[in-house]
Amino acid sequence: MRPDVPLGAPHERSDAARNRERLLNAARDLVAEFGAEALTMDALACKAHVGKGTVFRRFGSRAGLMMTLLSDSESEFQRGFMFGPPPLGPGAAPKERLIAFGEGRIYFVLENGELLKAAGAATRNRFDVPATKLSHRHMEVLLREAGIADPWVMAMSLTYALDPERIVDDVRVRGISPTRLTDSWRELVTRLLRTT
Amino acid sequence: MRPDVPLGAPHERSDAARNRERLLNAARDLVAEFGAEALTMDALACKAHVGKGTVFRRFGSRAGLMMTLLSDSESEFQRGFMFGPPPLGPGAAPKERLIAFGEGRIYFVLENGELLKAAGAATRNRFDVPATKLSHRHMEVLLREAGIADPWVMAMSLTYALDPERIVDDVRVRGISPTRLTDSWRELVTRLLRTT
DNA sequence: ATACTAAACGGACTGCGGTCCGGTTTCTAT
DNA sequence: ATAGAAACCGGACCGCAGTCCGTTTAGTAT
Repeated sequence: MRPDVPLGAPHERSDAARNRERLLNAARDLVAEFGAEALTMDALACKAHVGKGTVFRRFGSRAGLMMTLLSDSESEFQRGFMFGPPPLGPGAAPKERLIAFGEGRIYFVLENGELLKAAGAATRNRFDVPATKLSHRHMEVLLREAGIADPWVMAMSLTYALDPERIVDDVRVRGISPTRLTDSWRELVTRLLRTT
Repeated sequence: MRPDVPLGAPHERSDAARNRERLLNAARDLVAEFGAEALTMDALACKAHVGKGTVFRRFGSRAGLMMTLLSDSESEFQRGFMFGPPPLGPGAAPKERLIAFGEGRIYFVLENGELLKAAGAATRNRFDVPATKLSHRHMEVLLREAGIADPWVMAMSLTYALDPERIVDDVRVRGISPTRLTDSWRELVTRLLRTT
């Protein structure tokens, strides 16, 4: 019984479950219709026929809501670089994996850009978005394998170089093609990790 | 007379000048006392004995105010890399200049961090902060000289790698020493620009 | 001096994210 | 069935950035 409840979690009440369902459906509808940018917490509460307090108890903040909405596609992307086939997944050289990671990330961001921007914008440290932490750790490991002196800090530089806001604005505001972005990423990683 | 009025600018009215002075003084006081983070536009208007509309007509937005507050030290930094002595200024090799630029930027950000974060946070595209545009252009030129294939995009990657929020949080939240940041920046640029 | 006009003024107003707390509902133990 | 408690609910409320518009004021032309 009670699948995937963390263990002794005190059982989610039925009204809570019902409201969570309502909220997620309403949120997906609103995002589909007006875009993530335009989603307000009041409108969501109203559309889901639920009090505003309920929305915030459920998701904590606007950023939390966006992260919840993202979690499916995000976990899929994560599975890709953690368990999937090379060059993205394990089995290829660090350089190749890092290139593939950046390319995948760029396309992922361009598909879920609004959500990601909204998730990052509304939070203090975007670094405590759990998915960001995981990506950072992944890059850190690859950089260490490749002989970078301070892989943690370097991974942070690359994390910010792949910032959703940056990618989305490059493409949508400044008119850079996705191909140029991935090419430049490849150049960056290639030069960074080539052996003397 | 009337120095640095762009040319045929329609003469700033005396009450406008008086209020601008009041606002800047009040803003500096508030930032000094409570930090840039905590400065609200209402509090500023109140302390300067000025209506709220006046604040927004003067500075356009909270970000605009922060940029005004920054402009002095920012122009100084800009002079440094545009006209100052090498390796920051002209005369050194691109790689050296880029290293010096990043180091200078990191220390500049750590001194003016709150203001910079506040300026960037409140604006849509942080890229349309004029100072950011200039820095980007500077890096673009250096990268082109160094033979990078797509200097514009690469400069954008590096711009985000030097993001104020990133630098400030690395040091103040995640406990990374400034030295580690500058060392890692040096490693990044060195590897990026070393010739085959 | 006087009248005119364009600019500047200021504060009430809106919309948003987020908090708070008194009332209600669901589950559990008896 | 019943009582009690914990969890949940909802909407009034707050602080803040930014807008709007009727009023005031500084400069200018006569």
